[in-house]
Order: sequence, then structure tokens, then C-alpha cells
Amino acid sequence: MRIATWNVNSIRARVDRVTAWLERSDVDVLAMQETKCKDAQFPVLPFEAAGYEVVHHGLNQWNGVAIASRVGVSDVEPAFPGQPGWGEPAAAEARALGATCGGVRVWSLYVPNGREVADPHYVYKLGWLAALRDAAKEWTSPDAPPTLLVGDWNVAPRDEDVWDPAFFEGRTHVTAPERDALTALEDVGFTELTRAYTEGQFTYWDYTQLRFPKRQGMRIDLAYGSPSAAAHVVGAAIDREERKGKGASDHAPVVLELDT
DNA sequence: ATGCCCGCATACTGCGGA
Repeated sequence: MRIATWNVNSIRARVDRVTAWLERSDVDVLAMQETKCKDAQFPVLPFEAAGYEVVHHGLNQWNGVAIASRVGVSDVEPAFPGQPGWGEPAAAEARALGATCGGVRVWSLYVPNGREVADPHYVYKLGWLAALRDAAKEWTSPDAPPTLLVGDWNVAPRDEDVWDPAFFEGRTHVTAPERDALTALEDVGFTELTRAYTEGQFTYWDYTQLRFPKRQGMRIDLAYGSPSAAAHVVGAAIDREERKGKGASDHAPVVLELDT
């Protein structure tokens, strides 16, 4: 089975590119982030024409997460237990969608950006990741299905995951508390599954400043697996080709290969 | 080196993205 994650940065602007990629990539399950639309606006038909069912959670023009699957999709959850909201009073955001596809529990995740270290959004980001860790504790029990946490984490786990660590000093995505929040996922039994197969590669390049042709990117799209999921991973790849050309998302799709 | 930012919204400017 092949499972991919892709921050599509608006599904309505990119549906042709995404479904064309799906059809030629032999991917069974695609987790999408930043669909930027409400449920009723999601272009379901092109996915169905390609042989995929789609579940989507979108509340407005921001965020939005989806899962397309050609191996079934059931037990859909539009948030993880304890997922915080944003603002005062806290408002729900469409940043997590769980579904079981082909026997694997898949969570499509769009972690809050954090904006700046001094911004309340940064506090929200850290709280969001802590709540996810608490929920994930329950997903490593022996009776839980193999679980994958995939998406746009908005954290570069290591200095080598950004094109210039000096550029990011004092900015979000690279701070110790953000990185510690990912390590905490490993402490409850999850493993990052893509790095071992994609050393030295990035998943995101800013639209500005010729970042992509200059190869100035970041690794922020990651896949964490529970022990029973990690045991089935036999490969991973970042499809850098998809970042090229007119109409590309600023993120590339990341593909996981499982021996199931 | 696959190209000098993009998408959205009661829209001709501001916001969020990272």
C-alpha cells in the first residue's frame, strides 16, 4: 500500500494537478492539508472519476484537511480527542481528520503555523502539539490499529531540515520547544518514517525569492507511525517534480510505501 | 536552473502562509 501526504495549498486551485498526480503515482491513500474550502466546495467528482473516495473537513477559507482513498474510508473523525481551538473564545479549526483506510488509521494533520515566537499563535501551536501527543499515547496500545500521523507539521526537526539555520534564528519552525514537541511523540512510541529514505531532501519551498530553483527549502511535511505501522514501512519518497512549473503548491507530496 | 509569491474574500487591498 502507498500512502501520501500533501499540503495542496487550495484544492480548488489545484484539483487537476492533484488528481493527475494521483492517477500516475499508484497511491492508494492521499492525506491533504490546506484545502482552503468548506465541505460543500470540495471538488469531489474529479477524485471519484479517478477511483477515490474523499472525506473532507473544512469550515471556511483557512486550513481544511482531507483524505482520498481507493482502499476504503471509515470511522471518520473531524478532530482528535482534546484538540484545542484558536482564539478567545476558542474556535474550532479544521486541522485534523482521521479515517481508517485499508486497515490503517490515518490522520491528516495541519499543525498551526505559530507565526512568530512572540505571537499567541505560537503558544497555540505548542498546546496543539502537546494535545496531539496526549491523544497519540492511546494509539500505540496493542489493540489499536496501525496508526500514521501525516501532514504539514510546520516544524523542521533538525538544523539540516532548513536551507540556512542562521536565516531561521529567532523564528518559528526551528525553536527548541517546537522540536521538543515532536520528540515527545517519539517518547510515546511514534517514529518518523520518511527521513531514513529521503536524507538531505526538503518538502517545502517558499514561493518568493526563487527559493525552489535555488534549492532553499525546508523539511516540514513528515510522517509518524505507531510501532505496528512503522514495522510495515519499506520506503518513502518526496516527489520534488511536483513543485515545478505553473500552478504548483509550495509543498511537494511525500509518499510512504508499506508492505501491506 | 524548470523560473523572480500565491490564494482567498462581500475583493481593486489585506491577511495568512513559513
